[in-house]
Amino acid sequence: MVENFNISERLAKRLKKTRKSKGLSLEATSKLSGVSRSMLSQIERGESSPTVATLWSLTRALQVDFAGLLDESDTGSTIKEVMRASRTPTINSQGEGCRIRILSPPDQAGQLEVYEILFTKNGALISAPHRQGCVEHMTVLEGALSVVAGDDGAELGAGDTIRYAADCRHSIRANGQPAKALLIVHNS
Amino acid sequence: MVENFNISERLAKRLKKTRKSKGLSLEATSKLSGVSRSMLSQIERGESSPTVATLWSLTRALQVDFAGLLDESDTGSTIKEVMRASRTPTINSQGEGCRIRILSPPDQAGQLEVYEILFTKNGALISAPHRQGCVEHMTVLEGALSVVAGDDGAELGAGDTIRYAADCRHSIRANGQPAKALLIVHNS
DNA sequence: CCTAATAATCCAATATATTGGATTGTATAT
DNA sequence: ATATACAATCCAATATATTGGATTATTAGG
Repeated sequence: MVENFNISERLAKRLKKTRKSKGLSLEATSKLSGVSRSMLSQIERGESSPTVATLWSLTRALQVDFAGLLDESDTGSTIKEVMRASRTPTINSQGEGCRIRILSPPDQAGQLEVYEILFTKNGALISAPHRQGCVEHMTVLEGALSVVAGDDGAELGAGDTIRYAADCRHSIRANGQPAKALLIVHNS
Repeated sequence: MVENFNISERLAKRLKKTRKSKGLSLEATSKLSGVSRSMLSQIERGESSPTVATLWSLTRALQVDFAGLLDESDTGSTIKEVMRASRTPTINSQGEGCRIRILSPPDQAGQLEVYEILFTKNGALISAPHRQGCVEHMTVLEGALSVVAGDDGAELGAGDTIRYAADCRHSIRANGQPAKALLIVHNS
């Protein structure tokens, strides 16, 4: 078990690694971000726990985002998980007239979930709001679908992709013909 | 440091909203997180830019992650983007014997990218390391594939899903028969 | 109206994050 | 070895994040 250093330790290593990988000096990074070299040095040595403001500046300068910088992605084996087809769970009609195949490993629930959804002629999938900041990506594989999220709506055909906030009521509906879609839920 | 205003403001609203949505008082949140009520109050009013350490405690207590708290998902229209099938770009053979259809909107590049990959009989997709923390999800739609990431490797059949770190050299290879796969890249 | 009780903000004391300049370290070239 | 140039760390001064306790709302009973 690679143990949980405190958050500052992890951040330190991540920052140093990404800065070096871009071939930047502390000075250069300082000019890019507006954070002093001294501060950068301290942060990279785990002697200071930066403010969100300064961290924000750094993420902008180094072109990384908070998730990547702070998530606890272990350094263990690079392959995190394999889920076999035989164990792929299937949910029948959570709305009406649709079947859902869960393609993502269970330990990713809430982070990044991948579903294949099969709609019957007039099937629909109606969902309550998810967590604040939750976003759904959907690509239509076959047929045609209409999406409603909050007050917005859109009509999609085969091959179309839509991205919408899912922290409000949203629904996906097949119009007149069976349809198949791929749904990716981020931060549910 | 012009952007501090924004980030603190956003954070403030997000925090208050999620705390309220859980029906917690400042006192309760304080006990859960170990951060003083005063601090919480200041943060929620945008008068203080918390330290990563304290922010970390808060995310643990409120069960949200940094991405959700700080990402700039504006409250504008809920539907962020629609990409039509006719505009779906296709890349031919980045490795050898594979075609890639980009299913995600371009403004999401680097955040969440979705690809459909078509392999010929012995086609392969070989990729250089992506950003630190980058993770790829892949589901095999048809055929069989072998994946190598860093020092690990795995064999996958139709319907199987794998998740692996992509901040090191990685490759996907069809063995003996044409294959189709869905690839999701997180934080490239 | 008065209390009691809980929630949020204000305030002074303290800890720590952040800065600019000085110092040390590490190369490369003369 | 000396000099030059740049990169990283150390150090004192300052700004600001964080805390505990006092103060003000706000609500609910009597």
